[in-house]
Amino acid sequence: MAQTDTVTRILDTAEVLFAERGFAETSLRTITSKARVNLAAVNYHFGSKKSLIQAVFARYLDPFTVRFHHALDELEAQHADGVIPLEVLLETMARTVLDVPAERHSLKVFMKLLGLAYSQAQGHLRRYIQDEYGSVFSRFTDLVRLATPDLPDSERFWRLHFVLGTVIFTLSGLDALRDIADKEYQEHVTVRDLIRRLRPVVVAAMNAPLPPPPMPKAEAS
Amino acid sequence: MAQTDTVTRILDTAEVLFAERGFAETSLRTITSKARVNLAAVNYHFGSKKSLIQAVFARYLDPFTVRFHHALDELEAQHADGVIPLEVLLETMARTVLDVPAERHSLKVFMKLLGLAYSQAQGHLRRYIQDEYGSVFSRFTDLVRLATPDLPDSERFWRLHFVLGTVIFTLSGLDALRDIADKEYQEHVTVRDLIRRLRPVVVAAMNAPLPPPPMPKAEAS
DNA sequence: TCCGGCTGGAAACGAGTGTTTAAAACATAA
DNA sequence: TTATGTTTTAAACACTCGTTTCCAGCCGGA
Repeated sequence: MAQTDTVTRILDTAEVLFAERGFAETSLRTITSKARVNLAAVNYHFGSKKSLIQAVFARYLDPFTVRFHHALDELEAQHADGVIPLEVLLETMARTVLDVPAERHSLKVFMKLLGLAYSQAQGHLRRYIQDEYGSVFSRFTDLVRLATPDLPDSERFWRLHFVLGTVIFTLSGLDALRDIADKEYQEHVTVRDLIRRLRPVVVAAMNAPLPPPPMPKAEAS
Repeated sequence: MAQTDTVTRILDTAEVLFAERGFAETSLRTITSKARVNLAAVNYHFGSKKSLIQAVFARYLDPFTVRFHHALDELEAQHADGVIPLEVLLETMARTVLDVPAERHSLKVFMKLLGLAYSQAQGHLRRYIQDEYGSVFSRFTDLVRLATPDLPDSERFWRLHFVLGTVIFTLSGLDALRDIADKEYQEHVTVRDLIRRLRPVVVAAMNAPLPPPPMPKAEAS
């Protein structure tokens, strides 16, 4: 117990600081001093700062993938025809995302980390996440294809990234937006609140009418 | 001409590097060596790295605000009742955003910078943009309020940022997504193409049904 | 000719970075 | 106990960072 105590304290401190300031802006000295462990402990237990960053993500994403696979298993069992309604798929994903940090303590940190994974230009992180957790995501998109048979493949591809952009952009810039919303509308917004607002918007976006076919040939640009 | 040449070369180089790697990850030495100017030139001409970052933004945002104000002036003149349809407002903003980098080099850079301004927001940048360009944005949101009288103020605020996230996320990550789409669906997508696909999605998102009222929460978060 | 004024350039400064080292402290098993 | 492997510690290493200094060059006006 005492041996893993240092590791846990480093991870707990690092994830908060990373979420607040980003990766490059958070030094190992800041982490270790705030966690009250020795500076060398990070390199001893994790090997490098990069590995620490990946470990922070793994602590959230590993339980997430397990839970999400289980949830999708149940859904597929319930829908013998293999077609799961889009709303159910989105709802399941949102619920799984919300459940994971429930056993840990901060949902906000998890959300900010997801945003950082895209916005911060850490090439190694994107590769790591893609390699380690890409399979869950493609299983999800396969189910979305079954749920939206009328959508051309390319249109569904783009719309999924549209809504992905909405979610990630909103959550990664959450603090800034929340500050404005707080003093502008006098209502403090939680992450759960945001997801409640996001759901109808996302569903409407996915079910939007198809765009008009591309103009045959206007002026070149 | 020779006197401003150094300044221009620094700005041209800095905006590309910032867009590619972010602010903290781009050192002044990388910028000055790639721009083939002396290291001290940045501090001589701009004062500090912070001021350089702000100057990079100003070079895009200054022309943008001028054009956008003019465009809104024309719209208000055309619609004497003061109510401009939502689609027209969105279309106008999109056209203005697309026009500005046309006279400069890169739409991609402009989009990535906008994304960075939110996600990687150093405090000083957010404050600078808010102070310097907040008035145009609030003029726009005022017009959107007139166009969507049924939407509660806070709901409209969040939905505007939802669609802002969609646009910025999609356009700033355009090349990566385009590469996937190209070889997955064998159709090369242009920016015009993307805007065509974005329009119905954005309109549907803004007009989505209202979310259910928040559940009274027993647990705090 | 000399002159202040800008601009350009090499070098250095001081602070901060991730990482490594080597010794000390600890725990556990023989 | 001694021996063994693991963990912690303080110190140093080898950078890179933004910024500053100081001096050489250039300029048009006296």
